[in-house]
Formats: sequence, C-alpha cells, structure tokens
Amino acid sequence: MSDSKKELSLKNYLPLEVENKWQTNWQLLNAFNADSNKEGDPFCIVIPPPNVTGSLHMGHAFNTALIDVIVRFNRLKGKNVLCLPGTDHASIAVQTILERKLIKEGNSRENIGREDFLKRCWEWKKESGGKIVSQLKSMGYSVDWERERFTLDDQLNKAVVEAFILLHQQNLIYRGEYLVNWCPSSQSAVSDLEVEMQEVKGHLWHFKYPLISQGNPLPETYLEVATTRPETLLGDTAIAVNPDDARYKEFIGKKVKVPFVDREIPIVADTHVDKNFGTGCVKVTPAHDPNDFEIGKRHNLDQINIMNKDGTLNENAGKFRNMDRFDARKRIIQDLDDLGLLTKIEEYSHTVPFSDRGKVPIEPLLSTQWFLKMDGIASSCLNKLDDNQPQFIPFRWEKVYKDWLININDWCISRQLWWGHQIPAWYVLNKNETSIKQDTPYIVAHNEDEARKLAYEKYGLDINIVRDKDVLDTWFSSSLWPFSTLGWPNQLDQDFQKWYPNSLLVTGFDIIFFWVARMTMMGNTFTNQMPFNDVYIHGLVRDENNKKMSKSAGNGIDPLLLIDKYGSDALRFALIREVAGAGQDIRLDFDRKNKTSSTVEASRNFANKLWNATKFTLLNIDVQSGISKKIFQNNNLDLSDRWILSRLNQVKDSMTKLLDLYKLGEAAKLIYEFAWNDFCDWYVEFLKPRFNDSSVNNQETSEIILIHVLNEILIMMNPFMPHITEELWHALNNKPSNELLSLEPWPEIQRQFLDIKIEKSFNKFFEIIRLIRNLRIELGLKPSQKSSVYLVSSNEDTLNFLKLLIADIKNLTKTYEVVIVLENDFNKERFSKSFSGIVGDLEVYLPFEDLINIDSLRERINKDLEKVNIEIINLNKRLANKSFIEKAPKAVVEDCKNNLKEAKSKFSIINKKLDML
RNA sequence: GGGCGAUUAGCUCAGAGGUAGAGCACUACCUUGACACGGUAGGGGUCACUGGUUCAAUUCCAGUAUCGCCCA
Repeated sequence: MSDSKKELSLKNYLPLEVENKWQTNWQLLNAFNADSNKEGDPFCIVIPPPNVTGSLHMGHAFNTALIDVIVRFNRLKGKNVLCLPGTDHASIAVQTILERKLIKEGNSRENIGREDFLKRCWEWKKESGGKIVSQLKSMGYSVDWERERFTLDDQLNKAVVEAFILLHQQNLIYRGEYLVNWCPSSQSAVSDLEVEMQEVKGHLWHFKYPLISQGNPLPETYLEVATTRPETLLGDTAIAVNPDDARYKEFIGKKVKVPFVDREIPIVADTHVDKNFGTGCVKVTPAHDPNDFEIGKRHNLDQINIMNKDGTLNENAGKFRNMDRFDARKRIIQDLDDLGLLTKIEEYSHTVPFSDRGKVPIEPLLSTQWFLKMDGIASSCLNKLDDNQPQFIPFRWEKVYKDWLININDWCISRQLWWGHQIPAWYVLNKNETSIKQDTPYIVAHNEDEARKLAYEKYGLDINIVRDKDVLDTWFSSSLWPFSTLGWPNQLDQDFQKWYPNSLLVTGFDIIFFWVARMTMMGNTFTNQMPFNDVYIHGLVRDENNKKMSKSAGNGIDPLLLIDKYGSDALRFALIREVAGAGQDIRLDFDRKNKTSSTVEASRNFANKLWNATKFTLLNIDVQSGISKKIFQNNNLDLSDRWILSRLNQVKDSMTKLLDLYKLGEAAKLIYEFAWNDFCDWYVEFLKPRFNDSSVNNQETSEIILIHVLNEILIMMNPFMPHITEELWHALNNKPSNELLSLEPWPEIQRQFLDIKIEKSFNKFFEIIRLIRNLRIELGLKPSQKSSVYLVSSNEDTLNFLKLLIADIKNLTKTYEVVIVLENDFNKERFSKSFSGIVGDLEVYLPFEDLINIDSLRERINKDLEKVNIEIINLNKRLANKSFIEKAPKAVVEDCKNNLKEAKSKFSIINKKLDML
C-alpha cells in the first residue's frame, strides 16, 4: 500500500486543515499572479474594493465566492487571467469611526490637527486592511496579491489628480454656492445618493404671520402657513401663494413680518405652490430647502443661512442662536404659542432625508462646493447602452442603470473631510488676504509647485496660494478603479494594454448608481470605452428572517464563524448554490442560538462525500502505479461504464455552458447531483463487487474510469470548492505540491461517449432496482435477509439488457437469485401470492414462502391500481380530444398513445393479480 | 405617484408550454470494508387569485391581492 493511500484512508475530512494547507501553498507558489505576457485571451476582473472600515461581512463573502468561481473557471479554460484585489479608503466611514474614537478619548480631530489625524487614519488602514486581506485569503480567493491596490496609493492618487485636472480642463468641474445635503454628524456635504429617505411620524405645525402695512402690523390680519420644520422660519425670505388662489390674490405683493427676527418679507405668487396642501400658503426659506431655493431664484429672494455646520443655529437666528436645531424647534413652537401665533398641530407622516452614514436628518445647507457636470457624460454612456455596452446580467438591471442616467443631477464631489484625496486646487490670494471667498480665483494643478508657477504666471508674484482643504468624494476615486489599478493615466502600461477594458464586473445591485454608473461614466470619459464588457449584478445576503443584514440591527452573520465551523469551501458552495439566475437576494439559513447553518452544513456534508469517494478509490486502487495516467480501452467497457461516461460528458457539456452564461447556482446544483447521485450512489456501487472479485477481467478499465470520472468531477468542482478538490486531486494523482489542479485545463467533452439510449435504459434499470428494494421493505425483509426475484416481460430487448446486469441486480438488491423470464414461460398462478410490481413493460415478482400479510399485499396492489387508473383516465381524455390529435406535435401524441398502451396493460396485469389473491 | 421583483412541499428555494423537483425537516428500517457529515425506502403540493391565448397553462399574456426593494 502506498503512502498517500494510507495517509488519506486513515484521515477524516478536516476542512480547516486542508484549507490552510492550500492557502499557504498557493501563496508560496504565487499561484494566481498574472503575467501580461502569458498566452491566452485576456480575462480581467478587478474586485469591488472593500472599505477599510473593520472587517468583512457576509455580503463580501458572497461577492467573493461569485467572482472567484468565475475567475477560476476562466483560468481553467486557459485564459490569461488577472483578478486584482484591493481596498477602498472610504473617507466618510473611516473618518466617522476615528472621530468617535477621539471623542471617547475626550479629544477631537481639530484638536490634534490634520497631520496627526491622517497618521491615525493610516494606522487604522493598516490594521483594518490587513484584517480584510487575511479574510479574503481565508475564502481561498485566487487573486494576484502582488497587484493589490489601495485607493490612496500613490499611483491611484496620481490617477485621481489627473482625472480631476482633465475634467476641469474640459470645463466639467465647477465650484459654486448651492444647496447641498449637509450631514451635521460628519459635518460634510454628501451626495444625493448618500441620502436615505425615511418615513417619519412628525407634525405639521400651523402658525400665523402678521400682515403689515408700511411697517406696521395690520390688526387681526394674518397669513397662515403649515410646516414640518418651524425653526426654518428664522430664515424665511418670502411667503408664496398660488397666483390662481382666490383666497390670497389680494395679498400678493404685500408683506408679512417674521416673528422673532422682525423681518419684513414679501408675499409672492408662484405656480408651484399647491393650493390644496396645508393652508395653500407656503413659507419660503431659500437657504434651507431645495424647493424654496428654486422659488427664491425665480423671485430674486435673499438667502439667509441660519445654521452652523454642526446643526446649531447661527447669529441670524437671533435669540435662538447656538441652540441645536431640534431644541430650537421646540422653543420656537412654544414661543409661537405664547405669542398666540400657533394655530394648529397636526399629526403628520412625511419623509425625511437621513444621512446614510451619520444616521441623522440631513440639513439642506447653502455652501460652496465642487460639482461635476453630468449631463454630457451621462448621455454619452446612454448612447453606448444602445449597443449593450456594458451588458447587464441579468438584463433587467439595465433599466435601473439607464433611468438613473436619464434623470441625473450634477455630482457634488467635495467633502469637508480630511481622509481622502485632497482636491488639487489652490486659491490665489493677495499677500494680505487670508480668507477664501466664493469668487476667489483658483488654480488646478498636479502639485503645489506647479500651482504656484501657474499662479505667478497669471497673477504676478505678489500672491499666496492656499490649497483647498476639502477631499473628494470616495466614489470619485472608486470610479477610476478599473483603470487606475492598471496603470492609468499611463495608457502604455502593460497591464492597461493587456487587461483594459476589464472583462467583467461583479457587484451588488445596491451600488449600481454609486459605483457601476460612475465607473462607466469615468471610463468612457477618459478611455472612450466602457471599463468592462459585462456587469454581473447579484443580490444581497439576507439573514434567516429575510432581513437585510446590518451593523445597526446587529443581525449580521460572521462569515469567519461559518468558515471555522464548516470550512470556506462549504460556505462558498452554500452561497453559490442559493443563487438562482442572478440578481436575486439569497437567504442564509442560520440558527442564532447554536450558531449553525443547515445550508452550509449540507455543503460541508457534500465535501465530505467527495472526500470519502476519493478515500474509497484510494483504498481500492494503487495510485502510485501510475494508473491515473493510463487510458481505458473503449472496447472493454461494461454497460455501467458506458452509462457513467455518457452522463459525465453530458454534465461536462452542461457545466461549461452554464458557467459561460454565469448560471453559477445551476452549475453548482448540477455537479452536486452528478457527483452524489450518479457517481457515488450508483457508479461506485456498481464497482464494489468488481473490485472484490479478482476474476473480473476488466478490473483495470474500471479503475481507470473511476479515477477519470473522479478527476473530472474534481476539476469541475474546483471553482466552487478550490481547497478540497486540490487536496483530493493531489492524493488521487500522486502530484507534487507545486503542480496545481487550479491551473489544469478544463475538461473537454468527448462526444463519442454521449449515449442517450443507454442513459434511458439505465433510468429504467434504476426504477427496477428501487421497486425491488421497495418490495423487500414492504415484505418486511431485513437487509441481511436474501431473497430471489423474478423479472418477467414479453419484451425480449428488455430481458436481454437485464441479463447483462444480473450480477449488479443481485448486488444492489441483496438477492441471491435473479430469474429473467419471458412472460409466456412464466406461470403466474404459482406466484399469485408473491409481492409484485410493474415498471413499464416489466413485472417484478418477489416470491415468499410464508406470506403473512395478505391484506398489506392487497392494499399495495389496490394502490397501484388506483394510480394506473387515474393515469388511464387522463390519457384517454387527452386522446379523445380531436384538436389535440391534430395540433399537438406528433411525438407528444405518440408518447401519449404509448403511455396509454402501457398503462392499460399494467391495469390488466394488476387486475389479474387481484383476482388471483 | 413611477418602476422592479416575489408568491410552488412544514421551512428555504429551483424549475419548465406536454403526468410537479432539490436541500433541510419529518417517518420507518439499517453501524454493510468509502462516507451516520452516511445508506435504503416513504409521507407531504388545487404551483396566491381571476380572466385570456393555446389542442394543452403551474409555466405565456392581462388584471387583482399580499409582501419586499428602488426612484420621486
């Protein structure tokens, strides 16, 4: 017995041991490092870089599993594959985490300063990034770790600066004062996409503005408004009514006085005011509401900002100054009531914008920001979409992408944060100037020296330059990811030349706008082509209650926990198996109390099954003899050999097609069924007696086929379960550790083995076996009790086929005698009290001397009779239908007729049997 | 308000114009020389509802209901 045989046959399957071994080995061999000079069609995926905000969650595990299956499949197919890993700096998220830490320490970022704060950020990045990388490795991710990137790497920073400069040159970037979504928690502007609308049960407060005439209040004359944000009245600069509203026509052009701040504001007419909402009278706060901002522009109204950046009120708020916005709201309501101006409080449900990150209500705030003009960029992408660039899988997500591009707004790209890519713009100030104003000129440049040089040229030497403090939206750098990682802006970089555009992007539907669309827009702008050909969109992983997993809900399921318990092969397979088509959410079964998952466990069991099938092989075959390299003789095949080879090639064909079409879940299910049902349950059982009988002359052929089929199962399983398949392949083929299954060629289909007829025959054979087993159980035979069986038919072909399988029937059904007889030679009377059943044109009899339970026999026969009877009724109904005979395909009608014939003969046989009882 | 998806076995989900499938759970039997992380057999479904197309609809189309998501 060889060493590997002993070694494996003694051990049980320990996932972690196997997985650690191969992860280490792949790392040592740099197994998945890409080489732009290698042969093969280029295939490239850049992974969605996880945020360095801590550690990975199940969504990452899912994304990783999907990508790695596709990547490994394409590698096996012989493509020149690059799968590039990396991480994202995630400005706002990371900054939030670190600021919270500082606050806990009783400190603040302003206190320690930008430089120290960034130092802390980098330390955090090192820790979190390292954790993430090790987690990705523990999934068995086959990426090129030498090409790992981080969005703040020098090279990527260069790309961001270059992109900014190019966009600015094309007049696509502008700076201006607009109403932006202000997050008072992170104290930064955020983009429209980072705002989440939430239904909130609030109030609609009604209160009155006194009308004034020549500076004096008119007695008892008021205009009533309704608002959900009463505190904003401090910034009101008008009241608007609909010009067609008869109630207020006479007031247009007059003035009211704003309480507390004593400002006189005009009553204006604007068609956008809804007569039927509230009182039909709207207060207008241009500096704090997007709609009011528009009204303000139309009527040339002042914009009065009443808010500080932290959400407290500023000096324009008069006596409410320095109060928090929500405290101020309460006070103002109270004070309005005291003044007798509050008229009504209504319960009112409305949607409030919340900051995605800060989890606090967004404050629309007037501030100076940088914007990217989107309409031209977006419409160019829309044009490419007409040619399916990129191709969405599943196709329906294209509509989501498209609609967003059509309704696009300009992108606010500046963030009042420190962690990120600082905007490469320098303000030009006179020597004695210190503050930057809205109209302060600026220079956009690659670096400070260049900026200074350009500024001197343009404005003379008597100036200072000051860099803009803000950083760019994280998604700005992410939008360059497919090419900044490949060397862009150096378009001559070998990686860029070889692997751009990327073949495929795999990501969740939740970031189609954030990321996919921004990448296509930037890719198209800078490289004049889509950054990837295909976009595979997947869903979210939901928890056992179908809830979205989230940190705040605390319902996340830690992938590492499941990996520790079942292995990453099992987790990967479980996640992939759940995928139907693509884009659908999947639910991960999880028992929170015991921390177990039945779906992952089932996948681990499958891995164990494969392990043991290999163990069986090694127990029976001396693999060190070099047998795995031998080729079997086609003329020496048993029926079961021909059957498994046909099935194998059928499966290979389907697997290739399914994986090419990204139908990963279906592929996983197919290989699972083939390996477990066809191979383990049937073929291995066929082999057992052959291996135990030295007189069998084609034993070597069986051995070769066993190894062959198992090897091909292993390679087809490899993309899904890379570790265990690697381990088993090595054991089975006696391979040195520097040769890898992961780098072997994907198996080719051998069409000469496809044999539909034999597969059909075997399906019938399996039915017969099941029937015999079933009869044995109904008879009450113990597994150890042997019986004899009679197979009776008028169809000689059937009988001849079965004659070739007598030994297998004996073995599979624990019978000591199999008698195969022509119906005419069979004395049914003699067997009238036998247990029997029918498969197609074949009757099966299990004679038993002391038949005890005649009732159970009758019951069984009656049950059969009823089944057949229903079948006959249905078939008759169909065949009696003239239109069916005329219009249905001939084959269907023929099938129907045959089935009826079979059913009728079954019926009469069963009836006869009943008679004889 | 607009759009998208879901509704199939107790649970989680596949599926396909021609007699309903898997995994888990359940029942019975079995520690047999690969595997109890296993084997064998079994029970369990008006495929949400209403119409339409069709020889034939659980499958295609339209509408309804319920649930979920996205956009405004």
